[in-house]
Amino acid sequence: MSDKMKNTRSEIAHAARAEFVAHGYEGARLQKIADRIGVTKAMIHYYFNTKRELFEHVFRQSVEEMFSGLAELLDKNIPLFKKIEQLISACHNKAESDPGVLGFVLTESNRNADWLLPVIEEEITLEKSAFAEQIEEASASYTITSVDPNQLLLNIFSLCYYPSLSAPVNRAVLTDGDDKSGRELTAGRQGIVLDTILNWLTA
Amino acid sequence: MSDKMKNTRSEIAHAARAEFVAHGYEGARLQKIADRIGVTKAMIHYYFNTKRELFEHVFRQSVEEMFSGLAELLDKNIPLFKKIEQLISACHNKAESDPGVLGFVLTESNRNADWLLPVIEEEITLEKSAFAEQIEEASASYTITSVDPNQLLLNIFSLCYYPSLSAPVNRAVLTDGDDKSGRELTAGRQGIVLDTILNWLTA
DNA sequence: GTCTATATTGTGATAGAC
DNA sequence: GTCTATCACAATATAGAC
Repeated sequence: MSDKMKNTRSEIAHAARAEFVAHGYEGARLQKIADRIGVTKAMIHYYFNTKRELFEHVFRQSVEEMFSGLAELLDKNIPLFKKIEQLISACHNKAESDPGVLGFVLTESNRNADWLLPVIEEEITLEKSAFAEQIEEASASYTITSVDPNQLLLNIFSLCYYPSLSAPVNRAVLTDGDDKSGRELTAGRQGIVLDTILNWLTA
Repeated sequence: MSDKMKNTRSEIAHAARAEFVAHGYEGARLQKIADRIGVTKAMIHYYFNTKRELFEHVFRQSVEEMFSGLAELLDKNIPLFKKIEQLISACHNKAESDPGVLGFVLTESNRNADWLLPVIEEEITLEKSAFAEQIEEASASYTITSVDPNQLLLNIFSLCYYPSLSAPVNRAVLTDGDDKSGRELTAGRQGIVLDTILNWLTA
């Protein structure tokens, strides 16, 4: 693959990601993707044959990015509480650094489950045995209460990701559109999530 | 408005809701909405002029439904912990009884904030002063730790709603597509959420 | 590799008969 | 109120020149 080709190809992928995240699979327009980088629609078909193939490429990228680092973190050889803290920090970073991608992956997974869930399973393998073992040990020594590792992860994901998914609605519903209290809501958030999780575990 | 008219109109609205929830505003097709109830596209334009107007009608309905009862619950004259328990129960009911609507409202709010956030503000008013007062009192008497009412609500919404939003992804990522452990994940969920919230408050 | 031109199908919306 | 027929335009995709 030549440099020129690799460049245009990845430029298209990059522009496509923005368009798909903003409008979803059905709402995205190939013309707009082409416009974003100043090429013609024909180029998209040259590099990615169909809209469907282009989308799958973008979706794979997004899923990979959304979970990248988490598998390694779960396997890391550090104390349980430190691991949980880093997990929460990592999730917040993902939600903040690329807002929209999370909602994109979830929405498209719901709307095209038959097509995309197999893609997710291909792309993601969360090895949880080390994490589960740590929980088991901490529970056996009465350092924490006994919990299902999956429920713990689900609690962490929920507390970290939902506020980002619902940010605009929160501003309207919780803070009555007031920007100041809206920022306050996200400012102290990470510490609150950590508190919530740790207090639950050490009840 | 005649009975016949009211019937067809609400039939269209009902079919439109299913189509919009499944495909979003841009992905929804008026032809498919008409097909669902055996009328022609022309009928849709007769009752709801444009696709945009039809969508706004459906979106209003969905927002109303998503938050209906919550405002009253927050104002109810019952003990704080009982209120929290009922809040959690109500949110789980909403997520389970109409899966998809929650994600629909959030996704569309993100993608068309300028248009839809004002609609949400028109439709929803969460009077939180009674709830905030209860928290203040419980905190003053050292029954719970001091928390921001908005953060408490956000924690509850997160823990109740995110698992529903991410259900398909969870099956793929957390339970490796295993249906049995997938059901286990949702089975004990409501109790875990209550535990998480109460242990956080009484740390 | 990149473009222009075009084929084909689908989309929201309107006009007008009944 | 409900339908058929149709318009104007937009969408994905392809063919072929350079």
